[in-house]
Amino acid sequence: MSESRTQDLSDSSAEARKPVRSGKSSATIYDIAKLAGVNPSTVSRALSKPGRVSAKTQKLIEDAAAQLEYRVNPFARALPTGRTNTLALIVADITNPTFFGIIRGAESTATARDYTLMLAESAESADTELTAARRMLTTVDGLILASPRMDDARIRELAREKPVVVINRQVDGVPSVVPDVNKGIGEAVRNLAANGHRKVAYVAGPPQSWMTTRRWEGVKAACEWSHLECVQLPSSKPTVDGGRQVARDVVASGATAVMTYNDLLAIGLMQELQAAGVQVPDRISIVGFDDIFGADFTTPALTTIRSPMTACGTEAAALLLEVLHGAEEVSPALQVETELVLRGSSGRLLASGHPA
Amino acid sequence: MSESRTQDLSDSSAEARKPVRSGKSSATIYDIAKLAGVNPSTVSRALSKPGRVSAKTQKLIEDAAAQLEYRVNPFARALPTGRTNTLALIVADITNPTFFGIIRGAESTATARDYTLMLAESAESADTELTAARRMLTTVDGLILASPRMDDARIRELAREKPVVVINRQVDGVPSVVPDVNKGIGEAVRNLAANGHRKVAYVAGPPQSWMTTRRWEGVKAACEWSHLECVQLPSSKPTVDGGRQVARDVVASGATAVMTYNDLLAIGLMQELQAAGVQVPDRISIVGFDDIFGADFTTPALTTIRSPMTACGTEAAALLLEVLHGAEEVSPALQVETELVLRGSSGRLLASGHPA
DNA sequence: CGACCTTTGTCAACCGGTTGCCAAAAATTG
DNA sequence: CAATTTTTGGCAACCGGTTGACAAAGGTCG
Repeated sequence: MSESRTQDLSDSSAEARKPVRSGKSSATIYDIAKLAGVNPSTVSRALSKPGRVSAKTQKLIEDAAAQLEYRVNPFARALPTGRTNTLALIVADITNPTFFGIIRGAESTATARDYTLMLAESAESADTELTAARRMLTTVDGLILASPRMDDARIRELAREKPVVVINRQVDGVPSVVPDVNKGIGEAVRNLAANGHRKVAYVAGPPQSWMTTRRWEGVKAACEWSHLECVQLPSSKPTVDGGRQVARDVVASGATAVMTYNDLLAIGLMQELQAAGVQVPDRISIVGFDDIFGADFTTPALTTIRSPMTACGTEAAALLLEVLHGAEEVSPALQVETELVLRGSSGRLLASGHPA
Repeated sequence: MSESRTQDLSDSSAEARKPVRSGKSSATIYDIAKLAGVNPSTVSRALSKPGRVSAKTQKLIEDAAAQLEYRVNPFARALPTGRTNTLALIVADITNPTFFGIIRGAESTATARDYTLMLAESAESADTELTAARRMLTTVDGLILASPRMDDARIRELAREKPVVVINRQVDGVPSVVPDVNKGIGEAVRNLAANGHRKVAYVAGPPQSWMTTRRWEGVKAACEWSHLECVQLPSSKPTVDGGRQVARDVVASGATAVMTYNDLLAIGLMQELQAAGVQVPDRISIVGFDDIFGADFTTPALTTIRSPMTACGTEAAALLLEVLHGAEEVSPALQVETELVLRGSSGRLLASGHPA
């Protein structure tokens, strides 16, 4: 039942191709060494360092490894080297569709590069986030933080221990991937202006969100450019429910077009307006942010400024891998483009909106 | 901010609270041993095996550990023991909202029990799924497969190496968590019957899906019980688009109520019917499955049979942990209840539906 | 007070790779 | 063909915990 030196047995019978070992524990480089008749360290070199071993020895070892169905023990490798071929991704809320794309993008890039992704969520809590980050940091090669809730100082602290990339945020000295909101916002505001709107309301996200500020500033700038009036309205929480609650304020503001911090707010707002008999888009146009899953389920379908979340995930993982593979200088803040996705919730103003 | 013996030190100077070590690498049990004046193996016992060490030594060691901000090196621990405190979860499609709940449930249970969750997706491919499973299996203590696409034999093969739990599937000899569809289906069909419907169409999912068969059988049985006619219609794919495509067949079938394999199909179907001028629910009632995120964004909101996906994830993780912690006998197939969520897409039949 | 049983702590081997150092072997060169 | 350089492979230490075997110390009892 034991390994070694089956090589020169002609593999006549069917079980000759079965791995020689029978126990459930997997083969080690020592088994390979015995089978191939070389030293374990030679096996180690053949399998990790390329070109450090003669071609025929290499072949001998690879064949033996294949025969034994050898798979490297990640822990044994990680112990001396510290390398784990694992990345961590922490998101604020697993059920928030904004993050789905990020998760998928990061996962696919990681897998493609033979890394494994570990996922954790912070449940929107800065403390939980930090705890999770600390815990995972001991196990992974690098960390991706998507829309982190903790403060800059802590992020930098983590970044001193292992490479960190942040998404939807900028932190000095930490590489990041952020959507460049201006293009999408510009398109949206120009479209609103062209459709006769003169006043735009921006429904803000959580005050501590870095992104809501960027978006508001983008909206403000684009409105100035197009000579539109604009006003910011706070929201209780960035969810469908929060969107419902802000509907009264929106109507009271006299704006005929609304842009919201995210699509969830937009959807809730639309539901509430429709329930109150306010036609969308005839009386009020609505533009969301992100183009989340389900944004086109509504009637009318939601016009929104799409952030390429999958690309964010992909780029963040790629950036992290670059750093891990020794790139000294990486672009500190990678921008990805946003674009307007025009659907039914925005359009020409019919009933003249602000006669007062 | 820091733990350990800062209590009786007046925390005068700022660096008094800093850990004693200066380098970036973290403390080991040897550092603790030196600081506490005991042998490293004593430290190991104090920190893992309870009651194996005298109370005062225990305290000494714990204080030293806290002072050094010691955190165990998972690799060093995993190497001799094989335990990693890590679970793997493989889902068919990260962007399919059906899995969000599962992911969140599993993640929260794992974290609560001090395990970490590793996530991978199979992109709906049985091969990718198997590859991912094999790769992760070397690294984790156990594996959760959500709606696996590979065949029973391979699942059993994996289960021989490490504990496995499947969700939305039953495999002989492998513990599983499956929604019991009958309750929800029964509620739905009774409701349809009470609203005057006489013929129900079931839009099926992918033929290889274990679940679509269960649901069809449930629908068939419930319809028989309520003396309703029922018919099964195939779909091209279980997505919004697939739902649109099946709309013609639905109308042609003469059914006045439709139940679909999942909510995506239901949403697509509703969009297409409305586009064709067929009133929902006045002419055709629609009932989906799962109650995914966004099911209530549509107009009318979608009536659906909710599967408690979060509970599935929670239960699966808990089951797996039970097995890992030595429970010999675990219930082979855990059932979770489903329930009807009544919204606007189903209701009383107005125009008499099948006069032909 | 000595025999015997616990409790507590120490020693050393081990998990499975990696890697610096060195010697043997092979290839190159004069 | 010997001398020198370059390859190649072997030895052994190391990563940081865990654990069985055992000794020392402490406690109980006749």
